[in-house]
Amino acid sequence: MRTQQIVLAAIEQDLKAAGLPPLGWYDVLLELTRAADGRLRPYEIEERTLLAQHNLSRLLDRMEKAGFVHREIFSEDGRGRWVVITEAGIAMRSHMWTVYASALQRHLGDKLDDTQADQLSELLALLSRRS
Amino acid sequence: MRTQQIVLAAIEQDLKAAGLPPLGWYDVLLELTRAADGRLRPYEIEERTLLAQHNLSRLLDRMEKAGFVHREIFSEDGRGRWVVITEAGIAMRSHMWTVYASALQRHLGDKLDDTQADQLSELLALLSRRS
DNA sequence: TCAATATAGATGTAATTGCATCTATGTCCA
DNA sequence: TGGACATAGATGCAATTACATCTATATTGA
Repeated sequence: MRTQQIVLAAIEQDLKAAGLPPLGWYDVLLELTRAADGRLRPYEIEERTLLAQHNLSRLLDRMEKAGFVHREIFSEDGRGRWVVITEAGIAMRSHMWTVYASALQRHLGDKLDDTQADQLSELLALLSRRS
Repeated sequence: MRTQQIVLAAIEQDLKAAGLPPLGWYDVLLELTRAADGRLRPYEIEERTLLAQHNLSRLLDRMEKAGFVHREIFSEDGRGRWVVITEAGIAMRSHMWTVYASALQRHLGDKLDDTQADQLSELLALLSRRS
């Protein structure tokens, strides 16, 4: 818990210092760029990012207001929405990645070699497996 | 980040299900019980828990209102305060520990053997070392 | 000594998160 | 069919957190 707090805070700090939005925005933008047509249903983003439904709904409000995504109706289910990444959103993800990648290098990559990183990854996978 | 989120959420959930306060309260109570005379200066708690100063100040407000700590003046430095744990605070920490310990067992202990736990601990120590 | 600066802690205000609930659809089965 | 229940997403409101700043006291150096 402590290590995560330290590392995450350091990474967020680097993003903030570069005048960029927090990591949650990156996570959403990344999932959208990965998706076919750059669009996902809110619940799909929710599953992939572990964001709570109401938090995602409001994060999407902010991101929409900032022009990085927009919502469209989903005609196959009247309850659904599409969340579509915009050109500005694509550009922002790419810009964030330059900063994020160097933060990852500094705060993770420089501290573990490849073997250690693999070990850590495997141990954490054991922990996240649902019991 | 993902694993931490999953495990922490599971532990917090167990505490909440038992009608207990969140982990941050435990951290503060634990530091106070460890300290001589059950008292620390706010900045000492801050260092030990990584809580931001303004967040700790307000957390202490809540804990004081709940009767688990109280603040006293620190006569050697007019700017300072003592934070002192109460009997109710001691009892609450102990009560939380019973739930917390079993949550740790369920969400961590059952998933790693001792060797793996040591490995994880060492890897995380590498990450939290300041570069 | 005193002005400049630093430190401890509190607090006003805004942003975010959590919780409960709401609306609108959709699905299922008697 | 239609009533019961489920699901997708939004939202009102309360609690928490973040940010900036404030007050009070200490320290330091000219």
